[in-house]
Formats: sequence, C-alpha cells, structure tokens
Amino acid sequence: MTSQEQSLQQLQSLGYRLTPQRLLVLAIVAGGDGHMGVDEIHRQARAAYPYLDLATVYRTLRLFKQVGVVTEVDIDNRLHYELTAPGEKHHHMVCRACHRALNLSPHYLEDFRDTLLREFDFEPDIAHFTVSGHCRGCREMAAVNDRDNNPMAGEPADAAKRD
Amino acid sequence: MTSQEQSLQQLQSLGYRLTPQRLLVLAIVAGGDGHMGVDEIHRQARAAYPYLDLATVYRTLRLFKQVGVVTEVDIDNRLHYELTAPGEKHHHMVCRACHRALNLSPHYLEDFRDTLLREFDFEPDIAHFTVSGHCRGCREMAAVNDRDNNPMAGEPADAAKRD
DNA sequence: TATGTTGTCGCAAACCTTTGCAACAACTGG
DNA sequence: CCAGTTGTTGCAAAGGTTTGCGACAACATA
Repeated sequence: MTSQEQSLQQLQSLGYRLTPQRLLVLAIVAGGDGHMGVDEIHRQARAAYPYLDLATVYRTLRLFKQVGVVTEVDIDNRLHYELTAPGEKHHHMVCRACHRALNLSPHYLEDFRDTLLREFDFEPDIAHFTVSGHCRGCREMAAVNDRDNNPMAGEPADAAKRD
Repeated sequence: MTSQEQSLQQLQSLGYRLTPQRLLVLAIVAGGDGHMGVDEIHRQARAAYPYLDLATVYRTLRLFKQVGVVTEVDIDNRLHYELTAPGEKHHHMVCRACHRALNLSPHYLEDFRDTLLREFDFEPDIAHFTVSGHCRGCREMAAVNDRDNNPMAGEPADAAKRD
C-alpha cells in the first residue's frame, strides 16, 4: 500500500472521514511538484470538481498537516503545501527576497530541539518548521530590490537601507 | 539620549520622517508591559489621537520592526510587538496551546545561525525569531483542550488525537 | 519664512485565511 | 440494506493584515 493510502487509512482510524474532496486534494498535492499555493491547489481541484470550496481546501490542508500527510510552508505570507515524504523529511529555509524555498535536513534542527526540550521543557513544533532569511544569491545582490522588507508604499530614496 | 531617541534619530537618518503618529506608537509600545497586540496599541493610540488609523499602526510597527526598534511576535496568528531592549535581546517560544510567550536567549540560536550561514550561505532572519510549540504545562495536560490544532469545526469524538 | 520634494496618513477596498451555520453525506450498528 | 450519529461541506461573513490612492505634512533648501 502506498504512503498516500496509509495516510488515508490513518485519517480514518483517527475518526476522520474519507471524502471525495479529501481524496481530490491529496491527489493534487501528491501530483504537484513541490510546495503548492492554496489557490493553485484550489484551481486544479475545481477543474475536477467545480463545487469544491476554497474553505474546504484550507480545512483539508490543515487537517492533512495535522496528521502529518503534508508539510506547510509559509512563503511570503502565503501558505504552501507539499506531500510529506516519509523517510526524507526536510524543513525549509525561505528567502524573504526571492521567496524561494530551500530544503533543510532535520539533522540541523535536532540539537536545537533537544536543547529546548532539556532546558525549558518546551517541545518545539519542529515538524512544520520554516526559517526565513536571505539566501546566497539575494545576499550578494545586497539590499537592492528587497521589496518585502519595505513597509512603506513610497520609501526614502537616498537613504541607505539596512536589513 | 535614551534608546528610544536613538531609534528615532536612526529612523530620520535613514530618510524616514518623524511624525506624531510614530512618536505616539513608539511611546505606547515603550509604555506597555511586554508584547502588545496591534489592536491594543491602536486602542491606546486612539485615546490620545482619535484619527490614527489602524493601517497606520500596522505600517508604523512594520517600519519599527524593520529598523530594529521593536520585535515582532506572532501569537496565535496575531501580531504582537515589544520594544527591542538593546543589550538584553531575546527571541520567543510561543505555546500553541496556551499562547503564552517565553523568552529565549539568543545564545541558543547562535550555533544554528552559524551553521546555516556556513553550510548554505543562508542568513536566517534571527532578529525576529519565534519558535512555536508546546510549553511544559500544556505538554503535561496532554492533548486535551488543544483547540488550536484542531482544524475542523466538529471533530471526531472518540478518536485519539495526536500532535 | 516661503517653496518644493517626497515620505506619510486616512480611507476604502482588497487580500488571505478562518469560522458559524444549516444541509448533507460517510460511517456505524442493527 | 436501513436508520441514526456525527463529521464534513458549501456558502456567506468575519477576521486580521496589507495596499492603492489622493490629500497632506515633514524636512531641506534658499
């Protein structure tokens, strides 16, 4: 049985129901290449089942995330989802300038997690973890074009921008 | 000169302007005890200057965050802000169950930051860093009452909930 | 102080996401 | 296979946050 079928069976064993909507959303996320925006998932879903509501897509993805079927990535303040690949899980580094998401092996977070747990009894929600920052390329390009860190509509023209 | 005055001067030196609205928002955040919700900041601000728009509060806080005057904390999907205390900076651990925010010394993140920088040329946005998870108390109470991880309106009644 | 430049404000509307609710449908037990 | 239970859906509306835009105001310069 495939990992998707396992996921569905797990859903059911938790008391959730298998509905056409959920099957559809799962199939689309599984078919997509990497993290997909909610709107794109919705668009593709509606092609197969026009009545499917956006709210249902959100609810479904949130459920899938909760049971571990998908991984949520916040890219530029929009939610994106990808199938959680069992055995090759990874977290994400999202560049605030170019909005690209890089994968990050869980290995890099284990120490951090252990420390928080040991020192504070705090269990970080590592499973859906995203670090935002600036990737190599955008750091080289320096502060130019970093639209996302500019809170104002118009911005000071001559001032050196930091960040 | 106080650290707030320094902040304001820095704003100005970056080409941003000192407006009554900004002074007001800064004073309120400085006067509050710890992280304040945007609505509360807005409410207090309007007491002094009734015309101040919510959008201006958002814009102002975003600007303050950008120049490092305030620290942003996402608590239960709402933005909160606190004055960035120079010399005693800290990050936050936010419990997804009780929504309390615990402070976290930057020390715990330095290694992580250095690793990402060295291995991936990725500069994480550590300055405004928040880890979500479950605090000691809520972990002891186990899965009961964890309203925030329940994506559905009605939920399976008898099933064991994970997370 | 008068004038120009351009950053900022208030307003309204848009945006993404969540939620209340009544109708509906998936599962259970008979 | 039927009926009951209750999880789920679609819809509409709300919620928090961002943005477009014209009017306005802060700063610089003379």
